[in-house]
Amino acid sequence: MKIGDLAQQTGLSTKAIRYYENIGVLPDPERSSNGYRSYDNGVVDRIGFIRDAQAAGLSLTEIQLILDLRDSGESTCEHTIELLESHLDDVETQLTELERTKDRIRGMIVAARQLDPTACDDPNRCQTIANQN
Amino acid sequence: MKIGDLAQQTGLSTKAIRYYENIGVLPDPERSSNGYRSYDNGVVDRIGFIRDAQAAGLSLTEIQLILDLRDSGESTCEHTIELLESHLDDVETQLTELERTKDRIRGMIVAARQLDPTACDDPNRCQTIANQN
DNA sequence: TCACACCTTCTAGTCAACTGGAAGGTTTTC
DNA sequence: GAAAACCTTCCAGTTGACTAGAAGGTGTGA
Repeated sequence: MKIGDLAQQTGLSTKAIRYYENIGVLPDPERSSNGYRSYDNGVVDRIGFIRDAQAAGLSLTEIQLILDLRDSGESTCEHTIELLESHLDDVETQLTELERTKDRIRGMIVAARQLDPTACDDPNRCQTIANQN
Repeated sequence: MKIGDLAQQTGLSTKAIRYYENIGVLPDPERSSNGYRSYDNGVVDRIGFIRDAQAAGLSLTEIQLILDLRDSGESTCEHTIELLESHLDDVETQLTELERTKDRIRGMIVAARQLDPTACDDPNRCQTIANQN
């Protein structure tokens, strides 16, 4: 299986595949006699894993951590769970942050609506955002 | 007021101030005879505006849009409100996305916990993440 | 045999919002 | 009068996950 076939099967670009190899989330593949990369089917699953983990918001660096452990044959479950839980915390923090941001924007919109529209020509009046905090 | 004073008053770095000037969210300031930037108090408010808008998740590019309108003396309220509402939509989309991500991670953790820990030595078994979608 | 699609490596660019550092001029303080 | 603490410009680097392009080699169908 050449890189183009793998790209087609996985939906990645060939560029992306080489990039993944470069940063180490994909292992160095076999080479045919002409130097072309030659993949077996296992790598399709691995890329599936990577994509799923990415969809869950894990960075390639984090994914690499899990994969490295797995590759070295260690028991990865606890590590994986730890990593996932720590990531869950991050996501929850982000959610809280984002909720706060939403409230802030809502407040700004309300404030902007309450302003006298005719006063908006005065640049010092239309402080829609500046009046918030 | 020199750039260092302004930096201290606003909590920005002098680098950041020059950067803001560079990209246009801060106007080119007066210069003293020695070439040093010389600011008046108005710019403190402007930076406050910028920081508040940033805290609401607006990008410097979006902020510049608002400020440009304001600087040109146009009525900016509607534009500002439009921008804010569109940004609110973005934030809500992000929130939904993030909630989905959270669920995904939760699912992974549950799946990982249900695996037989002794089976984790088999790299093909500990598919914690790959089994999700 | 030739056109065209594929493959190779390597370098550089993208986005955002800055930060760091070099190389030099100025001002203030001891 | 010298050191330290400012200021100036300009260029390069950061992070993450790629993408774009150059310059060249290879494989395949007509």
